[in-house]
Amino acid sequence: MVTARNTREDVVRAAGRLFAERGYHGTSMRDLGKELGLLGSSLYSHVASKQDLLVDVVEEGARLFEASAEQALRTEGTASDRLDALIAGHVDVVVDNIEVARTFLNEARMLDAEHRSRILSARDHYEEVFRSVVREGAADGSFDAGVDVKTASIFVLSILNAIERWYRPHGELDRDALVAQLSNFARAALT
Amino acid sequence: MVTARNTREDVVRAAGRLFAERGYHGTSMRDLGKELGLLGSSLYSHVASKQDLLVDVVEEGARLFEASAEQALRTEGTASDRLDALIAGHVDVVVDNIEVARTFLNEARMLDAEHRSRILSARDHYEEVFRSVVREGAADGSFDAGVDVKTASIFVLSILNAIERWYRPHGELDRDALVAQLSNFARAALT
DNA sequence: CCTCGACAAACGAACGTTCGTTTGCCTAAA
DNA sequence: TTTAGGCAAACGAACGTTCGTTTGTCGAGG
Repeated sequence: MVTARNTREDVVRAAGRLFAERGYHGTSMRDLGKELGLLGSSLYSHVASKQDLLVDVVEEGARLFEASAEQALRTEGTASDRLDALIAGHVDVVVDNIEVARTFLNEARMLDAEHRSRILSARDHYEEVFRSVVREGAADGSFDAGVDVKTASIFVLSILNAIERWYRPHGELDRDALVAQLSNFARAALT
Repeated sequence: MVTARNTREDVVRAAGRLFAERGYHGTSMRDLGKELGLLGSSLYSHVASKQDLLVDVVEEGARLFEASAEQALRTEGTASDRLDALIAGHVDVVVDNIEVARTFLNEARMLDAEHRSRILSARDHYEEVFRSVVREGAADGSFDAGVDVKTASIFVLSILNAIERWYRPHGELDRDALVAQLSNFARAALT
């Protein structure tokens, strides 16, 4: 028996995939239904609205990044070690949840005002973690003391956030090699 | 003269602004008309289709970046000087045409297949210019000889392409300071 | 062992709205 | 007198969503 009924989780996962590929406004409920072998209307057995799907996907992304940062901050050692942990954690989130990450990074601005501002402050907090580690490293000698904390943090985060634009699961650069390259690049630029 | 009639150029400029802000699929012809004080239907006096507007904006972006790269390549001196010229040119394109640049970077994938592939190869060519300069610098001693050309180029371009996401015209970091920071960051990371 | 009620999942038709676009007309300027 | 720019009305298609109904599954009671 191949009954294969869909759960809400299946719907959210497929939504993440299509939102990442075509954008929120470029994806219709009928598109999403087709992806699951359903009619568009059938999705409302699982979800109250299209916007709800975007909220679910984007908030999952926010949770993943937040959890990653929290864990990286618990790394013992120098500020440079903690930056490496932040980088590795970020790469893992993107590589293991690429559709969620893409939707989080590119489609969060399509959220309605309240959800969007919640997400924006979550992102602010995530970026502040990077700034604090760079600042710490500039103070304790891990990095160059004259580094512009704000700008350097933006640059590092820019590289990390761009990974979703070019990374391919079975490409020539795997997770470990990517983390190593990023770590080297960041350390070289900051010292 | 109170005659405030709109030209095709006005329409394309407004389209770039709205596409950058809300995305192509998030912008309706009626939205765009309102932006210009017109009905949506009136736009068809200037343009054959909504897709045409996206084509116009994105191809203008492609032309700007391509022209910038071409000029930077004519810079005399070391590979490091040429990379600085590439960086400065890229910043100028983004800072002086931020809506066009945002639409080029984020909405090109909404183009129909033929236009999209044309734009993708233009972007490929632009990125190849960066790779060639990094490669040249690795060979002639401007940069570390062991640098991974592909990956390092991606990293530099990632930072440049992310500028549209955070740069604000009258922020605390002006064009010159930004170019200087980028140049320092890239040189430090590559040597 | 059968059957019944409950329930979640999905269907299919329809709702009102918005979409991109077309058409015909009008007006102000050249 | 021509014509480009804009209006007003309308088109068919697609949109997100609602609704009543059907289907399949499963545990409890007879």
